[in-house]
Amino acid sequence: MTLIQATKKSAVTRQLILDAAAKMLSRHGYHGTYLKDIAASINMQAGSLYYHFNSKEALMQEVLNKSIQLIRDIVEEEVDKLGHKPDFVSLLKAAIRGHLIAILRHADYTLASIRNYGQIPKSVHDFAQADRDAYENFWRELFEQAEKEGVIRSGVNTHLLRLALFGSMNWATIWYADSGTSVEEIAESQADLFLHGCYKEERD
Amino acid sequence: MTLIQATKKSAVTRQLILDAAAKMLSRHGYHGTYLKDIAASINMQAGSLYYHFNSKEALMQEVLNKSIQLIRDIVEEEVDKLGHKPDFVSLLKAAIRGHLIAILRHADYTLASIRNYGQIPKSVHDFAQADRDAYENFWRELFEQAEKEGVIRSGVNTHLLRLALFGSMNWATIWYADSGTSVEEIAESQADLFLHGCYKEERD
DNA sequence: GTCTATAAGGCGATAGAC
DNA sequence: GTCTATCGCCTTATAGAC
Repeated sequence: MTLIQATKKSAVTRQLILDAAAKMLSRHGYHGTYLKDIAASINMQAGSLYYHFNSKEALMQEVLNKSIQLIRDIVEEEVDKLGHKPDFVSLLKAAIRGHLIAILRHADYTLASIRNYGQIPKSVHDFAQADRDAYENFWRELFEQAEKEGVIRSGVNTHLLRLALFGSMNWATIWYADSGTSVEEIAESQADLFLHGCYKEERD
Repeated sequence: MTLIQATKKSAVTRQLILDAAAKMLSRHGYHGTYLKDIAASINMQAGSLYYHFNSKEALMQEVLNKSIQLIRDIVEEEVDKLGHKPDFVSLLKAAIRGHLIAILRHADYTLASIRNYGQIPKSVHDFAQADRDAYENFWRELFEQAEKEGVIRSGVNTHLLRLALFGSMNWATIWYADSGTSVEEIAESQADLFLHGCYKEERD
């Protein structure tokens, strides 16, 4: 067996462990996730994990890190499809679609992150904080730009708007699997709601 | 010491334990919450908790149960203030305000419930399922009634609307404490957003 | 009602064989 | 790379003193 093959096998196993850890973490929480169970789900022994990771904390750190990176990559991809200088409505729709695709397609990672945020040792999620801040800034700037362009209704607090939208999107990880609704449908619906609301306006 | 006083003391201690448990549970999750720590936070020993509760599961069950009951009571209170046959906009605003007051004022209980839903032994949260269903029905009927009255914009899926609104509201438990925003302000903002959206419509 | 002491079991982590 | 074996620690829960 060559060195390259050996390295490859190690990398594959690493990913298997990360995926298994994300799944367990999303279902049972940090303290309810046992290395024995992670290992068992991929037919390994608990002790063997230590060949790939230095500690349980280090493993969790990588899961949370991958979680935020998956989201950023997919949102960027969706937004890039729009080309140069997209209008606000197109941009918002693409960003919402990207965020939802990311968190619902990789629900194990997202739920691992959401459910365990603040319940994992501080050092662990501090590690990914810079990435989270950068992603948050993308959304902040999206709405700031829209305000400058004058397409935001007066009286709307874009800070609270962003938090409300994040809540709607992220909450979908909780009910999506049982809903039978498609990601596209949810994205379309949420974009429409946050743009135009649910109320039939009386035009005067 | 009379019997009444003794009973009173027991009831007071029970509440102290429940509050302490909710706080620990919201911060560390079910498996990361240790009876020793709950007890220590109210200057007791772990073994003493068993005078008040039969097991850790029984204690958690009561916390989750109290969580949903707190919300239902406060929402009902806010809605009742409106009197007979309120219009949709007033009703929605009151319900949103009630829900937010409840989950933010009793954030320990709400976060304990949200963060641990699905990560606690099934038997524990099955116990409160009927209460949760009843509360969900209140919101379902609120939007169904609005549709019948014809005040919902055509094309809006009220099922997805309800889930989006729940997401926005419940997510606030995560950022509220650090935000410096008042509950009233958040309620006003979310009601306005879900009714009218953020986009400045071009009227033709 | 609360304490101390302890039983029974499970966890993360390490060492060394293979 | 993965296994087996094991150490030390900490958990829930119980028993009995006070």
